[in-house]
Amino acid sequence: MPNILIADDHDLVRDTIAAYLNARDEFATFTASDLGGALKQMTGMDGIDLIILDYNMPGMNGLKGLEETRKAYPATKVILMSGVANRETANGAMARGADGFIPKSLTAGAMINAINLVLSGERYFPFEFSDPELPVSDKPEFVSLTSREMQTLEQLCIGLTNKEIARALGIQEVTVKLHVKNLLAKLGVSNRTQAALMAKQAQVF
Amino acid sequence: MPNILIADDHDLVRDTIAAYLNARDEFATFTASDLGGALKQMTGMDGIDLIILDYNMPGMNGLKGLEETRKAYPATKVILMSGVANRETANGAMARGADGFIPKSLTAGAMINAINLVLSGERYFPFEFSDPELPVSDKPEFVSLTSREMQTLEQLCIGLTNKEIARALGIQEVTVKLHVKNLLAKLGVSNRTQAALMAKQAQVF
DNA sequence: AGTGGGCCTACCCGTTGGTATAGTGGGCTA
DNA sequence: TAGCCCACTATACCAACGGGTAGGCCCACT
Repeated sequence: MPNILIADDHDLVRDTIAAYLNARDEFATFTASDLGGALKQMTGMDGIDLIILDYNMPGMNGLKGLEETRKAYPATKVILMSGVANRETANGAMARGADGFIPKSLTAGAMINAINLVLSGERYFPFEFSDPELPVSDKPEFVSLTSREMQTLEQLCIGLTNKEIARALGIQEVTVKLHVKNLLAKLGVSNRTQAALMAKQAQVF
Repeated sequence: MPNILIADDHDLVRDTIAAYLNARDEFATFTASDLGGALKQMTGMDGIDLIILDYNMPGMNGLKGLEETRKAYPATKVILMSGVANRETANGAMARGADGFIPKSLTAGAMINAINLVLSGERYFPFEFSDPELPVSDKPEFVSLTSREMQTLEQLCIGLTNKEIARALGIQEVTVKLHVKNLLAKLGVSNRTQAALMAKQAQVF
């Protein structure tokens, strides 16, 4: 039976989560109200399989607390939990080695599954936090591009000059300039850098 | 008890997964060996909660089969499964409305958790398929940049011209040119577009 | 006191980028 | 067949960019 340590300074949140997990008879739970207390509790016993850290909690100061925890107990799975979850912190947490991220908007059932997933060795990351939606490639701005303009844009996205694009496409530089001018207008931007950035952003290439 | 339909043309894979799920007494499973068979089976009964589609299977041709399935049964959760899983197909599947993606490299336990997660309304996407690692921001090329060069690069990444950057930073355009020239050299690129692309790629901003 | 690095400015140079105008030819459709 | 859109080419102009050289200022380090 996996041991789970829940660290959150909000008594209500912490205790209800603990109670909910306990009720399932699958987990043994322990609690702490700040990072210091959580780490101290872990020294006493070495059987903690998973620790759930609240992002806003004394001792955490940002993601530093997460890093500390990971360094001190590399074998223990760590899930970061946050109510004010924005994409940056979620990504940052995963980048710093968290095994999972659970926003407080998650349903209780989904949380259980996320926990099980992490305990089984996978990492859990809510899909809606994965970078924007991808299928924006066919936004109106892009569908209006002709095939040649698309090819030009593609080369633009590698940072090529007009001359290089001309060579790559086997046409004259003046023609490339034409295509570039037209695609800039269609995309509503004022220079090639913005066009490249926009195309990358929209995941066109 | 959720009804799960497993569609895979490999008999061994399909049947073992079905057996594994059945053994847990949490799910009722049904099977099909191609997309046509799966869709036909769903017309007969309307209680399928989740369908697991193999990516390489007669009738699927790419992600078209996924789209068909979603259109025909919008209420049914769909998980795409693939052994030859590359990032593109995984992303493409999610972009086309799949509720989950499971590579065959997943352990059986993790698969169960993924299925439960999807059934509880969340979407499951293996973290290792999320775009690269983010914390590459402190690559050697970038740490060597001075603070002013960093600020210049930041403006560059919005697609501003030298003149606009000068206004934004409150310095002369000539000075901006200097910073740009230096940061291009340090980043090892030959124009501003490449610099912006590289910075975006490395998630510096 | 001297040295070096970061920052700012200046002037000059050649190249590249962006815009305008104009003309050719191919393909598609009314 | 006339009209339209697209691709391509051409000439020309001005703005923006990339690179070089050189000088002054400030601050930290030796």
